[in-house]
Amino acid sequence: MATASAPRSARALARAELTRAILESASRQLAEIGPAALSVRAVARDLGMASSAVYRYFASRDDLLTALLIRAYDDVGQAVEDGDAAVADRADLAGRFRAVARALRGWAREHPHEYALLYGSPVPGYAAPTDTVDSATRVPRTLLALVRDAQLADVPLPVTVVSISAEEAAAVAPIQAFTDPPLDLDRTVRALQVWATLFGHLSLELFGHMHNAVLDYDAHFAHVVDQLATDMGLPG
Amino acid sequence: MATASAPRSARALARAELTRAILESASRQLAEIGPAALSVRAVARDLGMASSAVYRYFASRDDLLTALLIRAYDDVGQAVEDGDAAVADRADLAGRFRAVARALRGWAREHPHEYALLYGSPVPGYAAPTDTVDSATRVPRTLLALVRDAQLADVPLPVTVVSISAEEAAAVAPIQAFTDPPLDLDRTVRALQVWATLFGHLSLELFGHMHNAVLDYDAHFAHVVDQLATDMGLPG
DNA sequence: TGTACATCAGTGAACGCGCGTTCACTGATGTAC
DNA sequence: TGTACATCAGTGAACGCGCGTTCACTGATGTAC
Repeated sequence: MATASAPRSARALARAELTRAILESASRQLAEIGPAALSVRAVARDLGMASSAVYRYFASRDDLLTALLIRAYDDVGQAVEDGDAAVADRADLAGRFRAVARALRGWAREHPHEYALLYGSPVPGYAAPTDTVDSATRVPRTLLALVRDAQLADVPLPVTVVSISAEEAAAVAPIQAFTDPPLDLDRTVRALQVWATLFGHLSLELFGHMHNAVLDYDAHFAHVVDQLATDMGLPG
Repeated sequence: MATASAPRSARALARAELTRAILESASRQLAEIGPAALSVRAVARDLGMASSAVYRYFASRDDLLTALLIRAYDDVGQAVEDGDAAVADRADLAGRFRAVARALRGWAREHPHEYALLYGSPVPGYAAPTDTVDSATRVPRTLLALVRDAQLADVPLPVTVVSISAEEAAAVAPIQAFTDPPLDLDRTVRALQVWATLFGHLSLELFGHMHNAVLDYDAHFAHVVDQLATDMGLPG
């Protein structure tokens, strides 16, 4: 019984396997030398094949980069989703937030070049096509789902929340509509700020800007995460 | 009357002028095509000279990059310091913070490639030497000076500040010692978080991660800055 | 003030490198009868 | 089940490109007497 996802011929099997092997090698190279230095020829060398053969599998270097991009987004997305799902007590929102943040940072530190590819400077001359968005939004979606759960549990936001202008309300409308049911304005805006803080911390840490300034990144990140949970009013 | 900084001979004048012209051209290329694509040959072409001539002024491509890095750090540092200084009422701490944040974002949006060079992915194979730190710390120093002024004015932090562990206290000790007088622990930690939020916002915005999610970056940034000022307890 | 030598800027050719991509080809696998 | 043709994977040579850096050189500027 053959399905679309289970190719039966030897040729199709070989193709699937080599596609996987190329991505695997490219991923390894990415992790070792970074996205800018990643080259079709190096991948081919690594696999012991002619560089021209790679073009049977990926039409261009950009196509290969796109596949890697999606792979990396899915990888970090999965890590973050798993981190959230591992918290048994779903009502422990602060615990879930901590797990999500820890998973994100754990992944980033294990895959610094992938992190740089996704969240660092854009690769020159490369524009990510729209088929990356599903994978790219997994992390923010996990965060937003958590905030939605806080809303459903009627967790109050701290009193230090500043009032929101009409312009700001209009600006974040797409994010509000991202969850079901839609998010409160206050929570939406706070979630965006938290999102910026998390990635800001990671970028500053991984790109070397905390060097000689913060001595213990683990301790500092843990503290920031606690503070963020408090800023969102999460109980736990 | 000749001084060290005012060379008198025609040769020395020409050298100073060409050094400046090379940096100028390199800076233009950086702004147009980004740091990865910046090349000694392109700079030489732009100035109509042989590529080998550039080596009379900069020993290598890395040396040129370092000079550009320092230039860019000084540029953004100056912009931020000027933003702060332009606020006449020095006791208007929220106003000063808003001015600093606005200056930072204004510079970043005007110089996206420079921003990417400084705060995006590290350039592969390049390690910034230690003579960049003076310039690199101008922005954080401006922020810390502001927080120190808040401390001197006895501005209270909001009650939502979470308690700080011994590990975290030890981790941020170098930052505390950065100002005179040294910063309170609470304020130091909050300042670091604010720092991460600002750069997180800028990186997410400039690197395209807010696309189709936040519709009005100006409005959203203005709100985040207001919220950060509140989180730091700044009056205004 | 004038001359002889030293210093230095700038040239142009060259080295060696790695890259993305194309193309005509060989040989193996798949398919229709 | 066997044969004839079509499809496709993989090869290796080649194209054209731009890069960083070196080197022997020419000619102009600076300096000591």
